[in-house]
Amino acid sequence: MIFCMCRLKENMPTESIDSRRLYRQIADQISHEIESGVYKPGDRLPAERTLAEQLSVSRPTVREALIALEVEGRVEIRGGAGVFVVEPALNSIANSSGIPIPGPFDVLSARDLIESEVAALAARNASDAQVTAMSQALGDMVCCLASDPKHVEYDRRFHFALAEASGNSALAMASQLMWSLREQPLYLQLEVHFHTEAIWQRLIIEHREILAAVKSRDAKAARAAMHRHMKIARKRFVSSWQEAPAAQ
Amino acid sequence: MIFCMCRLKENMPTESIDSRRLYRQIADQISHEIESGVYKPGDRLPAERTLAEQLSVSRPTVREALIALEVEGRVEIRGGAGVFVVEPALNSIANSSGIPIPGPFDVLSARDLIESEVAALAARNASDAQVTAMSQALGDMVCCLASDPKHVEYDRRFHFALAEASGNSALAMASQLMWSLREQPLYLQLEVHFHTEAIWQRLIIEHREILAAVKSRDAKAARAAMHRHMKIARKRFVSSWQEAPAAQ
DNA sequence: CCGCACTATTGGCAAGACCAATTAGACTCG
DNA sequence: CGAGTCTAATTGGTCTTGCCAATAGTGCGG
Repeated sequence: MIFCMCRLKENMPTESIDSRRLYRQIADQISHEIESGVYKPGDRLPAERTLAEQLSVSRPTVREALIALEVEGRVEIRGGAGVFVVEPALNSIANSSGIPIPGPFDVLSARDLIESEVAALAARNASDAQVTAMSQALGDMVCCLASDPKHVEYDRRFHFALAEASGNSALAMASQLMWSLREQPLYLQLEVHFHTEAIWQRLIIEHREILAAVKSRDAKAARAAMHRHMKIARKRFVSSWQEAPAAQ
Repeated sequence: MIFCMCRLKENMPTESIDSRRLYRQIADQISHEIESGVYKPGDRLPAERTLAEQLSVSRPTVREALIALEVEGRVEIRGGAGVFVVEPALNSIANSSGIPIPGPFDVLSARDLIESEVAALAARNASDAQVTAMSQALGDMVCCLASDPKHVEYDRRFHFALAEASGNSALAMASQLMWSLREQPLYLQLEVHFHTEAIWQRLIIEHREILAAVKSRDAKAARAAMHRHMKIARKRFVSSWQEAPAAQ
């Protein structure tokens, strides 16, 4: 048997258990140093060769990390000149116009308003194909365990199918915007508490009610079902909020 | 053999002026091939070494391109296994999600729903400063002639001030999203017909009614005023639509 | 038929080299 | 002395080679 496995690891006695690829670790580290103020907006980062030496990695790895940061819009690479931290103002594309990031309850209120109307419209306008799409999304949810990290994706897919079925793409966009806000840190923290099998099953039931109302073309029932869905979601958040208040 | 391969540039007399870095070109090319269906979701891309040969670039460059695509969420790199095209449903962030651009009537319906609620909330929650901001925006509208190209900006500012005053930043974002849809070509074409002094004065009156309702903390009246505002806007669109039907 | 070891494939990372673009400093000329 | 220019150091851009590590497919033996 070939027996030369851990050559490199010897250099990193304790921490080498990080399974992420090296370029990701480097990118995250640099990213963190930017946020910590080590490198300020407009600053030039050390040269690639220097960084490679400082971080004890090869230059290609540093380059990969910098390219990742460039794609993420955190740095700007100017050939021959250097790597520069981008201005934060230019960074936050979405957040322009100074609207603060909404908290979970604001999002839920907005979703209550928007998605209820979406559900009602879907009951009126959904094509057979769109109903099928919703059924399929729901089916995926049923087959999926709460522990499956994809469950949130299935949930999202159901609501997107509903939004599309509403026939109003402006509302569909708004609905999608609400879901994108779910990526926010605070939201994600609270959401951890949702990952129980019981709650997941309850969610499926709620979705089933919505789908049933749409299928039977009952706009009022669809709206009501979505209202219930949101109301229950709010309750879940409240209890999560109380259970895990110290969670940062 | 290993011979002097260099000078790729000389082989490309005319088009080598692509100033983008190589990794970007490669990434875009692969990305394009994914969209063209050459590689379907779930497919495994050719090995890095193979791609490098096919595209006549070095393996590090291919790696950089793939990492860029990975950061963009278009492919998934599984060490030792290969590079796989990510399921389109799972990457829906960058994708714009395939929702079609909403037409003016969809936008108006959505605004009717969202902004009416925003107005009601603003009537309940607006701070004095926020009411002042709205008054100021309205004042600018009054001073502004219909011919002034800025009038749309003033209009927008009023609605933004209202959205902020609602206290629900999620709804404010949704409201903002609706306004951003106004930049769409079809919308802009029809809007030309709004640029008459009479209509502009009417708009100011409608806004004044909304502001008055918010000032008097009358949520119901605010909602109703906004509903009227939207209803009239819809009417204007209908007549514009009929007057200028051939306008694409 | 199943499970285990082997091996080929593929990505991960390192080191070194050279090219090209940029930049800053020295140098020359007015 | 100042402004423009030219040069050389710096820095990113790309290529090559080489080896390690993880995965998955294959075939052997139970």
